Amino acid sequence: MKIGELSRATGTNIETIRYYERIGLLPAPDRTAANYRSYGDAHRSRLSFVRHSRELGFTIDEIRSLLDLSDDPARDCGEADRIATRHLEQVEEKIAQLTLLRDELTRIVGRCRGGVAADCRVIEALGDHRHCENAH
Amino acid sequence: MKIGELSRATGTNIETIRYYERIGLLPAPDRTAANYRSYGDAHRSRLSFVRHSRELGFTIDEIRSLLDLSDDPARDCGEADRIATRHLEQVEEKIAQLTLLRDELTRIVGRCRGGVAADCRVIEALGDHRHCENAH
DNA sequence: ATGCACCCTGTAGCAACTACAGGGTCAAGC
DNA sequence: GCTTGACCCTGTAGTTGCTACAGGGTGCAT
Repeated sequence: MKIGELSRATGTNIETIRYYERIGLLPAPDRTAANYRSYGDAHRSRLSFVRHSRELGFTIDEIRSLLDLSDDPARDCGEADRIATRHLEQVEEKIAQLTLLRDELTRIVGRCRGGVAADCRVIEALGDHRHCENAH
Repeated sequence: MKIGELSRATGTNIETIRYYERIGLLPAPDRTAANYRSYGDAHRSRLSFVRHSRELGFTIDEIRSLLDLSDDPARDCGEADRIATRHLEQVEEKIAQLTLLRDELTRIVGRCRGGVAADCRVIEALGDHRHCENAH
């Protein structure tokens, strides 16, 4: 499989694939006589793993750990669980933060009744944190 | 006010203040004889505006527009409202995305029952998108 | 032999900071 | 008067996870 095919097969940008190779997330594949990268199924499933994990918001470093783990089938699964659990907690925290943010923005946006900037409640609210009801 | 005082007064990193000046978000202040930056109240409230807007998730470019607007009190307030409304929509979309993500992660994390990596449901789920119930 | 799609390397850019290195300034205390 | 420490200065490079070229080579069809 050439890089373009792998790209289509996994929905990954070609430049991204080369980037993953450069940072050591994907192993360097064999090359053809013309120096083209030549991938097999193992590469494809590894890349799918990476893409899927990225879609779920794991960082490259977390994915590196998860890949190490899956490369060594004898290791304890607890580490994968810890990584995923920690990530889940971060996502939950982010949701909570964004929810506060949304409420604050809703309050700010709702105050606009048109007019000129000098009287703008939106700009006023942005300038003065004391109008807020949440910490952020 | 020297930069350290401004930093404490607004809860902004000193390097960040200089960065904002460099990118033209804050006007360059006067200098003392020793070439130290010397700030006044106008600087402080402008920086507060910027920080508060950043906390609410506005991009630097959006903040630039909002500042332009507040610098020109005769202008129409509608633009500020549009920027804030669009941002609110983005936040809402982000929350929706993260919520799907959280559900997926919860499902994945819940499958771990210990054991070795070879049998790890977490790693399996990360490798195979078909286990997912949502688009992401 | 000429076009076109594809591949290669290497470098630079994005956002919004953050972190130095290497130097100058100023007030307090000995 | 001299040192110590806190503060300030500039300039550059690093962070994350890509993305976008520039400038060149390869492979196949017409």
